[in-house]
Amino acid sequence: MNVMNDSPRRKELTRQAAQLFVQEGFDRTTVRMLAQEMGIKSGSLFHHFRDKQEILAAVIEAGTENALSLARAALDHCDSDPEARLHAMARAHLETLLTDRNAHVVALYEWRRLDPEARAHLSHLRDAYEALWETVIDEALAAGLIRGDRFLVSRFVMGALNWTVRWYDPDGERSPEDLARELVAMISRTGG
Amino acid sequence: MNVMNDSPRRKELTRQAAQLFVQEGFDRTTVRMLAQEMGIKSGSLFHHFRDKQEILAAVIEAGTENALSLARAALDHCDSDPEARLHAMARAHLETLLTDRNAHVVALYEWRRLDPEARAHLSHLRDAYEALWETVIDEALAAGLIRGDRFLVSRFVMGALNWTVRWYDPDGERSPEDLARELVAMISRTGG
DNA sequence: GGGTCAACCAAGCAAGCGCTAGTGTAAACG
DNA sequence: CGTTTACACTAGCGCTTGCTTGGTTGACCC
Repeated sequence: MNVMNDSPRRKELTRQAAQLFVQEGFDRTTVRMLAQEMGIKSGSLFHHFRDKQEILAAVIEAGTENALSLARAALDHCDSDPEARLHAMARAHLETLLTDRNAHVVALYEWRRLDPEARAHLSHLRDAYEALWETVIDEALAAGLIRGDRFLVSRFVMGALNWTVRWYDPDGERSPEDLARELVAMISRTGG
Repeated sequence: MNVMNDSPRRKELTRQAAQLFVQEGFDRTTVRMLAQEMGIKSGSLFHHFRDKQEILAAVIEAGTENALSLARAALDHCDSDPEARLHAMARAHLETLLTDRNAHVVALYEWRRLDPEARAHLSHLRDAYEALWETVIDEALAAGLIRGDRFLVSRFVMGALNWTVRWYDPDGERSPEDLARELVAMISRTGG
């Protein structure tokens, strides 16, 4: 058993694990499948991770951190117009989900598989991400761009975005930009 | 092995299986857990179902049929106003999802676990349900209640609704009616 | 050039998995 | 009455699972 550092090797293994977790789901992914994908034997896997749970936690941590930093960057690079900010958040979310998707998808869809301690340790990351959304929603509400209950609106928007994983075809005609524009148009009261 | 009829016994077992599939997920639910929940031994289970896959298929079939018939009933009992119809569909969907939730939740979240033949056999049910949604969305678009691409709008709306399973607390203050009203208000251009 | 250490491997254990085979039993049927 | 049918049981097979153990390799270090 090894120290649970963030060696580059471990980061790479985590990335590969994310891919399999998306394809097969956490439960169906065996340590032997993971090891084969990584080009090592199943026993060697436990040199890098204490157990299978820890692989999941590593994937989810990476995915949420990535989503969080991309969202922050997107907000930094757009002006203070509420509609532009809403659009930037939606686009960043979709691009995370649809291009560099793996880890973030796992974070969304395998969260339940985390054991309680890992969940407690990671929930602050998730909360930070959702807080970012609520800020942007609040601004849009204050500006009259949209209206409604801030809690419900943000949940509905996140739901619409997260569900895209189920039907969106990245090789199709529509870009993340298209989806983001359409979503913002759908819920905002401007234009016409 | 038995004929795969729709005996009342089998219907009841299917209902109990749905409960466990929601709680634990399909993969984590073992035939021994299912049997215990049903009050029989694991071997006896295979008198009613050919294999574990068939239990999943039965649950998903029941869930989708239920959702479909509830949606149809909701549409029958409201007038032809596009907003009323949209609201009725959203409410029916939420009530299916949040009260009689189990089977429908499984249909949504364990669809991937179906083997190809079961999926092919059940997809027409799912298509019928989604077609119902697209009809209502089309009417709302034609009436100018909402605007945008019919495909994207219906996917976004379904996403917002289906995601409620992740955060909604049925014992809380908000009713399915509340959520439906808020969702329709969020995407429609009337009022103000 | 002996010691250290991360990275890997071969082999396998204990537990749990889906599923089967063969049997018992009580009600329903001709 | 004897036969069939529906439903349940016991026992366990063959396999896969997550994980452990003990040992090997090769790069780096003073």
